[in-house]
Amino acid sequence: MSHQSIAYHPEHNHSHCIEQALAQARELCKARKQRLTAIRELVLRLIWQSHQPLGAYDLLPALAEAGFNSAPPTVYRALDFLQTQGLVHRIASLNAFVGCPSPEHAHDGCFLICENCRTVVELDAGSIINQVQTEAQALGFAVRQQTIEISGLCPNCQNPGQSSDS
Amino acid sequence: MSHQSIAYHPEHNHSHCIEQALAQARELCKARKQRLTAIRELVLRLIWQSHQPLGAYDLLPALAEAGFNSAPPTVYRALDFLQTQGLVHRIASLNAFVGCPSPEHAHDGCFLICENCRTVVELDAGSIINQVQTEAQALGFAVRQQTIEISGLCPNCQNPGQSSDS
DNA sequence: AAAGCTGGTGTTATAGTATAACCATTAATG
DNA sequence: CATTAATGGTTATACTATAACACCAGCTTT
Repeated sequence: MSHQSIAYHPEHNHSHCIEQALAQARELCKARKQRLTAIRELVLRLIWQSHQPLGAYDLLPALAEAGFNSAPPTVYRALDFLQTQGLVHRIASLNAFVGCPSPEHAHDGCFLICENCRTVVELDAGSIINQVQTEAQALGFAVRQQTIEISGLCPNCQNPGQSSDS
Repeated sequence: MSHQSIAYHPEHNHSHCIEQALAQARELCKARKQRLTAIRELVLRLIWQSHQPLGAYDLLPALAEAGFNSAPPTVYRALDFLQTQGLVHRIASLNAFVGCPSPEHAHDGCFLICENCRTVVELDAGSIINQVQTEAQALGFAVRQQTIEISGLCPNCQNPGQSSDS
């Protein structure tokens, strides 16, 4: 992972970020013989507009503008598909959705959520997940899914007088 | 923590569990000069009826039976109070609430959620939280709150043909 | 080509979760 | 007792998510 790929980094190139995500999504769906339809690709593109998670209802106006119907089931279906393919994650504590930077292997994310600028970064959570596994196993609990969402302040928002993204 | 205090344990004595939770709540509120009113105590008692989290709307009928009004704001106010006092936790992935076994010190819980019997156990999560802190600090992120919710199967529900609590 | 199947989408309605806003009442304080 | 703060009642509404059924396009099977 390069420094630029981290959303906090001043040199983060988001247009590269989003185009790469879309290209990878197209590749993955092709390889898996899944259909990345126009609606699904649009929803994915909208979610990748930023590293701030979007709610399902935030997506509806843009779908309407693009000429699709804009009833909730449409966007939830697209989101279900994208989640199943690992292309987006749902953030339970926000009821919102964010693009996944590594959709090629199925995994639960571990997220850092900035309370000021709302930017979300997905951690490589190997050691945390191992720790959870260890503690769960000590109680005989079989882990199937992990929801790990950390709220706080990102490096950029810890300096007072800094511009906010809200 | 004794073995019996773990909800999975065959000798878990829940009537002891709930009475202790209520007694501790009364003590804590008294010490903090906070008012554990009838509604608040009833909501706490209802939540402690089991180790399965309850949704806010699950509580309304019981409030009505007890002669209180049963509109949503009533129960959400009680839940807000109980959360502020550390007496209950909200499980974001379930939109539900569970009693906290150690309300005397403020903390975020780390929960094991059984997908079969829906029993939730709160871990002593020191080492997990440390691990999270370490990873967050490496990115310059200042942690304020942690949401850690693990879904899977509890020991009792991993044996097929076993009775379910649903 | 006709019939039948599948997956994706359109559409309407409704379920489920949470809060805003305003008013009445009760409890704590001086 | 008067004042103030905290609590609760009430109505309405916002926000999040899904059920259920209809339609259609593309495909397979005959």
